[in-house]
Amino acid sequence: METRMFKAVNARFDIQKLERDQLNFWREKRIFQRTMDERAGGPTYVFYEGPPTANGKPGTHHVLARAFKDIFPRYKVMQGHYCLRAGGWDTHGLPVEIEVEKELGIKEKKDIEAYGIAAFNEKCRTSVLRYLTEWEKFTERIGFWVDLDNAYVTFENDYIQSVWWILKQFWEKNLLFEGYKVVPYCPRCGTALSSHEVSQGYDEVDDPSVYVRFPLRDKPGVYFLAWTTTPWTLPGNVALAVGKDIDYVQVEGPHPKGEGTENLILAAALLEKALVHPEEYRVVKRFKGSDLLGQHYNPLYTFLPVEKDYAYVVAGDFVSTEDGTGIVHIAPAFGADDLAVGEKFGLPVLRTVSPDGHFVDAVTNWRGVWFKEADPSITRDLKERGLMYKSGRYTHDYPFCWRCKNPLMYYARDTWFIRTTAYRDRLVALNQTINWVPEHIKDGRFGNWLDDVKDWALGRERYWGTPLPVWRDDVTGDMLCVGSVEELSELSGRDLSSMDLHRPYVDDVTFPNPKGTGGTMRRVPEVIDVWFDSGAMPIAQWGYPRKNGEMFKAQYPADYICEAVDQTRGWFYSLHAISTLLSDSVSYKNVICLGHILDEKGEKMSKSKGNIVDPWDILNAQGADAMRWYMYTASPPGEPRRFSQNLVAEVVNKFWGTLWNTYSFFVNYANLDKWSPLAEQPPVAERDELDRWVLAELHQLTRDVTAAYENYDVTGATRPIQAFVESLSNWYVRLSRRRFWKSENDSDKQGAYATLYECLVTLSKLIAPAMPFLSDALYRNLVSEVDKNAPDSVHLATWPAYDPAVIDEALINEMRVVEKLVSLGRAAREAADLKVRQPLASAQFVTRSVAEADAVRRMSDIIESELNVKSVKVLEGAGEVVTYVLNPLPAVLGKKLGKDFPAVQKTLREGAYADVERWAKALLKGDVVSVEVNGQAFEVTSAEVEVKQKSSEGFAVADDGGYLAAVDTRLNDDLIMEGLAREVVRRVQSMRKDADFNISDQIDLRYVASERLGKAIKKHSDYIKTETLAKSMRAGEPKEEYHHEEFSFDGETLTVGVRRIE
RNA sequence: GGGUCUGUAGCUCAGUUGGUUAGAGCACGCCCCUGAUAAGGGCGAGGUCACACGUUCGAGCCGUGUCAGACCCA
Repeated sequence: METRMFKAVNARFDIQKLERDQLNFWREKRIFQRTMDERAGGPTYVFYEGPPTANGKPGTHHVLARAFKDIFPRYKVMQGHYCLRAGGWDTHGLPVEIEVEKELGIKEKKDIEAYGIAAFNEKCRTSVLRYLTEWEKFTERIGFWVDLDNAYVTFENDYIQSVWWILKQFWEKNLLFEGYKVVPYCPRCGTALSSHEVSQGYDEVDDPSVYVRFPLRDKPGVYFLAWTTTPWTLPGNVALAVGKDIDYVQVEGPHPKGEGTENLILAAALLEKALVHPEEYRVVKRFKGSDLLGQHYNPLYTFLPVEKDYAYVVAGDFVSTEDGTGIVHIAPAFGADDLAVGEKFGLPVLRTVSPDGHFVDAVTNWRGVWFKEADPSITRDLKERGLMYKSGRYTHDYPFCWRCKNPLMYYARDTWFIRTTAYRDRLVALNQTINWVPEHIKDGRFGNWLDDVKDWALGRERYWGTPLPVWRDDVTGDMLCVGSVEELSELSGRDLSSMDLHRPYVDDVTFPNPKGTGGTMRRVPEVIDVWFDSGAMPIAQWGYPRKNGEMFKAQYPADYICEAVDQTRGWFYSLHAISTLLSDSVSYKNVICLGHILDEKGEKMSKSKGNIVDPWDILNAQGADAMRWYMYTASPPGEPRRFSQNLVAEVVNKFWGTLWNTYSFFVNYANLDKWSPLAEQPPVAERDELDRWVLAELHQLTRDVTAAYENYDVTGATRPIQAFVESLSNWYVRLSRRRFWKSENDSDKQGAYATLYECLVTLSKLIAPAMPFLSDALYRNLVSEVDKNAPDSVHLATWPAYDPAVIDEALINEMRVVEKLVSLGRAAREAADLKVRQPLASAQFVTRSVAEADAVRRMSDIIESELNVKSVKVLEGAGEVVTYVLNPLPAVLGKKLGKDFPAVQKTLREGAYADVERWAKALLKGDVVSVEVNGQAFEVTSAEVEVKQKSSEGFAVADDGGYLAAVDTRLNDDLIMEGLAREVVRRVQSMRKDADFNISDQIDLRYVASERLGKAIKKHSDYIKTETLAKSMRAGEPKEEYHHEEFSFDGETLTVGVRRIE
């Protein structure tokens, strides 16, 4: 029976099977659970999961986010940290309500009330977890380790009570207040939006652009000209605002009806822009804005009764001459500036549009019309009445409801706020202590946001959300805030511990004012902004302070969070704001802010464009590891990234497959040789130079990757691994193949096995956080399988340490030179049309330094075998060299000489050849030379000038960047014979392969060859037999049972038959 | 209109404190190699480093402005 250390590995890989097996293994062995259990005593690493809403299917952008979320906890666990990864679900809010509305086929709030709040909210509760199973499957499949069994759910009573508790803290600090403000308001949803919600929904829109005449009351034929993009607000107009210090003019021009003239008043600076034919107008008066104040005009519309004085000119410091006319129409119900001005001057607030977005009945012309749809009709009406000066279209960004996509109104409402502005300085200061990736977010997008922070509009006049726990006396207006169910039970005198803390049930809890005076306390109708739920998650996920006091303290603040850039003003902000206001602490110390995923053409993925990439298509083909790896390596995390299945397929070819092949190569040969990692291995210092080189690279890689992880630099932690695997496979393994293949079991072979083994095991650990599947498959077979004391999984293993003593940088650089020279040598062969199978007598090289020359001599065996040449020489003696070329190095000499450099450079490069040769020889000896340019002498050392040498005639040459390779193109009989022998070997090898022989099978070989080829075979018979594992090799027709084939090449013919020896 | 970021080969991306003739991978064409190979090697084609001006002996890199794109704000 064959004994072997490692499970056999097929060079053909099956990614799907591998990943399925891993998932089963993790499940059966409870590996995820054990990453926590086995690190219980370690330092705590805290990760917060930004909860998704499970009422839609997960998409590609969720792979991106979850891949980035997963990588650091895995890394930290390997570093010995204890890391809980509590999952969570965000379950409240408008998006959920809108889904349910669609399902029920209803559109407006009154429909919901008719349907019944209790039933509606019950629908929401079930709808929000509709895709839970889908999410769980998805999360597991991509290898994101997060505890979904104990996930927090924001609609649960424990969670809501924690949120109440936080709000009560704010209440007590007087941070919660009710205000009458113009707020961004969605009339379809019937609720105000917070500024960070508004910022989700800007979109470019083509709006009307109208210039309207406002006739002066006392001066017929004279008009104020005002501009607006929202004609629907005109019926609510109560004033016009001007800038006090802005220059205005009254111009006279042709009357629109063609007879006589009319006069228009507008800002002087905007004459050209605003007037239709500016040349037809002449200025008849000039005044400052302050001169216009108080002048009355005739209101455009008088649908609503007004008792106060209105329709006159007021001053506003927000008026500019950027666009429009310098005269701003004021409708206090529909603008923040407008309301401020209105309050200042005691102007009426004309609510021409009701909260549901339709014109009120009193506006008879447009009663019941949706506000936005009234624009054309109002425009037409003004035209007919001769009040429209001109109208057109204007393209600008306008906010839309981030969920229902309807245009927002700015609308004056009573609503609840959190006084975040009171903590602006702390918000800003604490932000400075957060490590943002990419860094510019800190002082850029996020920092700017905090500098300009607004009070947080908290109230939502909706149904499915955390109820705002404020009760108000229906007589006196007294208010109190409730922080828990116990408190509410006590106040109401009822045991409410089993009550659902949603509407309508909480609304039904009323009680007499505990002060003993006044009337009944009733809850205010609002629920709260769902972003507050998510920002409360560090506290509420534990049900703190009613529960889990220790847990909360240990898990706060987070070491790491990660979401897409759209959360800057969403979750990143809500976490930061709540944490700052509540405990003057950051909520997270490190944060990665991801860019968006784009399609192959660089366009945003969206359902309407139909360019969505379904993550399952990729997971079912290239697998989770390749998809993850692409996300990590493709571009820096903050950048938007283009994505397509082809790009992931490339990862399989370039990286996954290469690593797998190296691994399968190792396992196959190690098993043949019965090599064991448990035996004593030759010391590194005594191993082959190639081994020492690749280990130097490996330890350097370990150092760099570790440093990158510590800096939250994901590309830095992954891209270098890809480069290393390429070198390992295409340089180390290729050059070392013979060492594994040879029959002697000497210390050189042991060293090779030990080296490649260390590389693979270390790699399995270095890629473990990024590619959890492949890494574990490698580790389990290479380590767990063999060493019963080793961890069961790479994810329970410890992160590799590196040994600085092994990182021989000189050797690393020298090997780079050798690779370069080999590449040039191949180019030289190519130029002379000499295929690599044909041995050549010699290759000669020019290097850039003495140390490099030494390295070439030392590693000549590598070069000889790679280039198939008999000897390697470094050119330096004068006899071998025909010409010299000097190449001054700007980085060195340029810095030294400054502005004299170009002249000296020219002299060295293009001076008289006799001089150049003299200088070159001196420099090669290490002497300093003096160069005279324009009567001035400059000293130049060998470090500052590169000496290039051109080799002798008769050689094929290739050079680049100061390096040169020349191969001897002269062939003799011996070389030709040997070349033919190699041709034979190659053909026999491919026949073995075609015949499906095993690598170690021995064969009988029969052949018939043309004369010269026959001689070559005889001469090199030992070589051929060794290479092809031929026990016997005889001339003669192969018999029937032989696999046989006929060839002709290089003017020779050959028939070969091979037979396996059983 | 303002802010942040980005602009390098057909595509995805590197490009150090400013320093030689700007690189890699993919894709493409030709050729080669191959008993680890879903690989590898060589050659070729492909660049106005978005554009302009400036600083400098020298700019893909620094400065100013412009253009384009993404995201955000108003």
